[in-house]
Amino acid sequence: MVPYPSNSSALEIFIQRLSAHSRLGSEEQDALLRLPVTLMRYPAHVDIVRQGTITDHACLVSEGLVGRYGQTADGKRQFLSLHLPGEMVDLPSVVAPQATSAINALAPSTVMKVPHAALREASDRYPAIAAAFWRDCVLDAAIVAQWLLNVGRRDARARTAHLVCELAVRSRNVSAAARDQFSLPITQEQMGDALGLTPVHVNRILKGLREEGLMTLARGRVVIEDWRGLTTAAEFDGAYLNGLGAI
Amino acid sequence: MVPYPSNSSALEIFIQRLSAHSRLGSEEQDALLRLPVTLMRYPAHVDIVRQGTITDHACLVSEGLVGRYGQTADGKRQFLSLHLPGEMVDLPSVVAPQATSAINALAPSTVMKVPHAALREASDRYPAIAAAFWRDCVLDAAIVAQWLLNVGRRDARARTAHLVCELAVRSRNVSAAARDQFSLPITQEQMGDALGLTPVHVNRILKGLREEGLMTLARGRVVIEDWRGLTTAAEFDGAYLNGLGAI
DNA sequence: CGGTCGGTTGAAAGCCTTCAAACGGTGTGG
DNA sequence: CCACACCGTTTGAAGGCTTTCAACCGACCG
Repeated sequence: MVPYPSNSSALEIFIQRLSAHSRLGSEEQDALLRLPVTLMRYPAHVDIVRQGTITDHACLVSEGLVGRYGQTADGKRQFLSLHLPGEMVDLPSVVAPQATSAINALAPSTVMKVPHAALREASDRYPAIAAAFWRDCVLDAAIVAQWLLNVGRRDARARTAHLVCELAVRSRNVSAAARDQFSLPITQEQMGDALGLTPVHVNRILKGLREEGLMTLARGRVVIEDWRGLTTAAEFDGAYLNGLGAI
Repeated sequence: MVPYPSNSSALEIFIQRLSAHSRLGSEEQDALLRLPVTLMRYPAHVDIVRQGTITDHACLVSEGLVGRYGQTADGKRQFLSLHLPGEMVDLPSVVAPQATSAINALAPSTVMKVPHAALREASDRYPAIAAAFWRDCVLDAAIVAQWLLNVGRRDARARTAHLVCELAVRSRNVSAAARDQFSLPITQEQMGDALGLTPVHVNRILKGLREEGLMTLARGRVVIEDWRGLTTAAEFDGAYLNGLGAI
């Protein structure tokens, strides 16, 4: 068995993530822990939310890998974000229920559905929670902005390395796992959809990174052999993942 | 003189933009109108905020054109957003004062600086304002996400057309100007930095669009000759600009 | 009037895509 | 238990979109 976090801990990880940028008292934390949730299971490649749908709940990843994506008219797909267990996929939906992008399970995943009503209640009652939610949306947006820089201005090798570095750091934020090895149940095609590349080219790039002794991605697991080298190849600076300058 | 909105109206446009997705009572609107602001002028190509800086104010564009951007290690630049007069460039900074991206004046611009303290005060006092700010950040993020799809999955022609369509719609939201003609004081190099293209290629694409009779960009002004054709070339669907499904 | 900036155009090179085919692992049905 | 199908990975070859390099032009400004 892969050491997924247990179901109940997804909320705890979420709270811990919020605490990384916002001060939450024990009262607020309790309120969040008492959030009513419904567990749902999804097979790989299945949409959890379709674009344009109006939802009444947000999705917290508990196991697996979940992403938001947009699509062009001719069906080409672009992932806009990826979410590891413990991360909220669509907190923005609390304040904008009409989905501007679709949500998809990249691997078999279990998702905790949290009603918007409960989230609004919590944020109405506790201003600190409202601020933390707002801030979390801002952090999310900062990551998307980095992806835009990545896709717009880095070549395929740096781009791929950058994504792996980001997910390595986020994975460590989320679980106590070592940064040089973490679960990433993603196919090369999905990776291409996250990087704006074809699956064929992703394959060649990964081969290159492997042969350079930088990293390996196999059977849903990333092994980083040379963190220093990988961050250099990626021009990676993780400041955007933490440094919001907030309390 | 180009018919820029007068200085005092930038705040009004901002309020009107907020009202498009959030219900604000007259009391809230008054509070926003009373926000203390400082007017600043910037020449073209000058940075208003540098990356990593911690700021104590947000920037509301009054005249000109302002954008956020990120940079790779070797100096390649990627605009992450563009902001027309009446739009707030960095509302997220209220809640995350450390700038994860730089802010630049693409053309000679005047900017209203609004202290974070005043914005926080207003949003603390009026929950409707807090919700509107949050929602505005979410809308902003939805636009960045569309750019990511655009840069990641559309070819240069569609990509360029898409940007112009988006700005045309946003320009109309912001002023009463007709959609088929609006001010866009941007160079082809800056456009390349927004689209993940070289200035040379932007030039060729614009030439193509001009020869197809779709649009013209000259001397800081876009003239759309065939809106239908342009949206088709761009696969443009403006739903993401408005449809948040919020009140 | 020279200098700078932005726009325009041509030619060659390069990164990535497209098209095709083969391989390995896994699950299912005979 | 094996055959087969399916999915994801891997590799080769050709083509194309975009970049790079270079040069020239026009407008604006000091």
